[in-house]
Amino acid sequence: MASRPLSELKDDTPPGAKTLRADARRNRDKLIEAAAQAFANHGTAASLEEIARRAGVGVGTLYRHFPTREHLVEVVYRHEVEVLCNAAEELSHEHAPDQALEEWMHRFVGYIATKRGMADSLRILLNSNSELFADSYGMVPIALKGLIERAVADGSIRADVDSTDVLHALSGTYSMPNSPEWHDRSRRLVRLLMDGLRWGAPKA
Amino acid sequence: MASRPLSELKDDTPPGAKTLRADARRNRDKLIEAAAQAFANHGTAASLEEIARRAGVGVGTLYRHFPTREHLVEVVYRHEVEVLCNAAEELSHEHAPDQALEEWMHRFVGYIATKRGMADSLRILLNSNSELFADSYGMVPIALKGLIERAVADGSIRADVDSTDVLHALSGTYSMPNSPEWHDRSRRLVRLLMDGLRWGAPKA
DNA sequence: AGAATAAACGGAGGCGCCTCCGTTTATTAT
DNA sequence: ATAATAAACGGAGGCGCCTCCGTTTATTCT
Repeated sequence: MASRPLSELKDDTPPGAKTLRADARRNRDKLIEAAAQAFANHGTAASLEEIARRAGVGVGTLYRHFPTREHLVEVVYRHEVEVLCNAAEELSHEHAPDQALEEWMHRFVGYIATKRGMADSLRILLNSNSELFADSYGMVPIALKGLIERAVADGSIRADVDSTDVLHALSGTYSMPNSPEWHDRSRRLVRLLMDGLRWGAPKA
Repeated sequence: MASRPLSELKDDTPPGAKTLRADARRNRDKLIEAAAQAFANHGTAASLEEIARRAGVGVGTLYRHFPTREHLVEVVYRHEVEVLCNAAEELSHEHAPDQALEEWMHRFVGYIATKRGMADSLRILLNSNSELFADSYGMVPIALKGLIERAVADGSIRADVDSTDVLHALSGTYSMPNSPEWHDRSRRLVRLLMDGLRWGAPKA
């Protein structure tokens, strides 16, 4: 898991939250990680007792941090968006611009996959918390924009696309049926898109 | 409860349902009645075990008849619409046409009141079962139409209104806030409407 | 009427939800 | 370093959900 770099890069505690005691913060993080896995595997109906168990804490602790299932879902959701967006910068350091972009797109569709199980809960959440969507989805195009600009500047992809074009192309994975081949199809979609982006680039 | 006349007037078993054994039918009816009360008092989150208890049957019986909470909600809902609509004919036999109409309108707003607690569940149901709304709400205007026509023919209300007008006028009770005075307000609304209907009628 | 049988009953049991509160532990003050 | 205290922990307990299956009962057949 690449979650340590995240907590170093950015303090997850927004204004308005007093600093938690060290053990509290530790347990909170463990809960979020366990919940992310559980939601990915079993949907948002996953057992909260099981999540607490896997995180190695009592249910009381879970409920103190997250009074309702929806709270937990929301925090996990926000957290994953952040991880995804922070990964953009990391990947830029570690890979060539076009490879960073491709890898990030692969992660993006993987992220979409986990969100499909959360669809119902998210829809309910979004009704009562309209800033959630704005906050989270605002970050995604920005992260993607950085990757694309670097790859364009580098000459490894064509210059006539922007982040919106690419997001639009990737968004097809939202509505793909949840079949066994889903994962393969998504990967092919990304490669296809990437080839299209490389076509006619200065470096090619 | 005026539910005996209903089961005599109309067999509640639509085509496609084999006749139930006598005890089964009895328990089913008891469950529906208990559920109607429970939903009215505690909303559709009412305990199903409690409903079974009040009906004097085991939970197993409840679940056999109604595999999910939503099934039970739907059946209760349909049943209450039927009771309401059948009451129109009964009232016509027992009262003068305008009094029958007034009494029916009072029952209608009372019925609306119980439905407000079911709002969430009903919205979910209506998404997956579009015929429910059509079936049920189709009956209401028909029942009302009969009452109005009789009162018009009798000369006790004016002739330039139809069932749609009246339903429209009553529908304001849907969106009234759930305050303590709700009931009083609703009764006044009905009387007001009734006075309007009598104004200029031949008999006045 | 009495036996055979198919249908219905109902509650125990396993699991999850959530709360409450006695115990443990990080932090602060001396 | 130690004591005091505020914060966090965690699991037992009470309740609800739902299933499974041994027992009861209405109905059918002779």
